[in-house]
Amino acid sequence: MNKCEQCIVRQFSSLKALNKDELIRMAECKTSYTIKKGEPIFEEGEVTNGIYCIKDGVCKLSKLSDNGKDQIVKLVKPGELLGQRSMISDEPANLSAIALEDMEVCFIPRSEVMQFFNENNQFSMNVMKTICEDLKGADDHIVNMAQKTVRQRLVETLIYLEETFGKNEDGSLHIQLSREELAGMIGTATESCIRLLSELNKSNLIELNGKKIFITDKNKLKRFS
Amino acid sequence: MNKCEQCIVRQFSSLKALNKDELIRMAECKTSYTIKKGEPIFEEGEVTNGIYCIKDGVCKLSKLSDNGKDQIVKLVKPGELLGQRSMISDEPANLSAIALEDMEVCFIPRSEVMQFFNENNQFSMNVMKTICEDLKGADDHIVNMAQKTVRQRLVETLIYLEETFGKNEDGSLHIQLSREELAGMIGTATESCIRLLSELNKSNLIELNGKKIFITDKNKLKRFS
DNA sequence: AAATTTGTATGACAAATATCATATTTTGTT
DNA sequence: AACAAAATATGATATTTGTCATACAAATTT
Repeated sequence: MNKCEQCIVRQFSSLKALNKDELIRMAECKTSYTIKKGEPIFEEGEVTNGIYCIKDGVCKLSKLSDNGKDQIVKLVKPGELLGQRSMISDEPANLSAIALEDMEVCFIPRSEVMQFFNENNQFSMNVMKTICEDLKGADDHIVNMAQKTVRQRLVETLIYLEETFGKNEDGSLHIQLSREELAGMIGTATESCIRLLSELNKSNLIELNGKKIFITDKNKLKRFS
Repeated sequence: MNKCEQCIVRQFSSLKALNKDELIRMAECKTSYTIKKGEPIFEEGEVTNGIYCIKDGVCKLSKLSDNGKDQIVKLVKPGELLGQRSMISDEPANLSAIALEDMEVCFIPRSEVMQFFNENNQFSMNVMKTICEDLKGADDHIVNMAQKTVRQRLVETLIYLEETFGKNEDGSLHIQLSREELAGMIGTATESCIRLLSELNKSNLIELNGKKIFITDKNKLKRFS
């Protein structure tokens, strides 16, 4: 069993507030999982009964809409926690969490987290601030979805992907989404997404090579939207 | 100075967890305001330094988008608190709060609320659960904005308005929004909103009489979307 | 009461986006 | 390597939505 004390990603989450004793307790009750690309960590409506700490890999939080399409609400990266809202609301998950890459995650049971939550004020404050950030982000997201064109949303999403998840050595976006997933982030039809990518490609703002996307001219791209 | 103890709307908010002593302390430091229809309680970017308890009247939470249009993110009714997220994040307001009717609100300074927050566990838990509800609502809102048509959003908004804020004696929606505001809720151009309302009117699903909107056949309206 | 401003309504048109069809490419499987 | 399945790409077209112009109505001011 790995020690939570020595886990680097913990430092980036609310868990950084836990003391040595608490970390040892956590290490004893946690379960580590490996999740393959495409597999769910949990799904919409599922009772999670605990939180997940993302050690490695990125996942999407999405929700199935009435029209049968999956809308991606947020991407989550290593160091973040999943399931905090459900834990506090004591409700099933509102969103599905699906791995976009092979992942390593640790599950910490609700009972244990709630104990930290009640006895460690800094920890609960951290959790709360994270949820508040999420709420602010979601409100801004609503405004963008409601007021921006598909092209603007696509351009901004591409820039977000580069700035948040970085580039490979060859300069391509590190996070590889299928066209369908990218469409699911910006809230449009897959064909529209493909078409706009082609257009940006032809305008020499991005370059497409198979699944790889290169942002050729970020400044021009920003201005374009 | 009115006593918070005797205030009914307090019972509907997180403040219901406060004990008698705390309520007396709150009554001493609160400030009561009257806000006229159309006036702001606070605006985007403003440092609020406390929370507002809505005693009477409804307000909109909105954000100005880059395209110059105001997107309404949420409506807030009596019994709810405003500014909780800003208080916890210790950040300026992310949204503007503008009165849709004449309002009565009480302002409670940040210092006081944070004291309740730290010493009264039930209160802080209530605040957190409210923020979690808001986050869930916002996530769902994102999916609707991204995946539903303007017509669907309009229909669902009309039904939401009736079910949340009720009807007048004559059967019209109690909350009166201008066409521009309604367009700002569903995220569309004012003209498009007006046109779709006319269409619903011609299809005998709703009835328009000046600013008044009557939902004639709610079930058919639901199915229509 | 007349005049001005503001909000609502509608037509005409343009632009954006979705849908359906089909081709091409990539990926995975046998 | 050959095949099947899935993903990507593109054309044609329909539909939705936005924009601009203008008319009309209601509220407000003078």
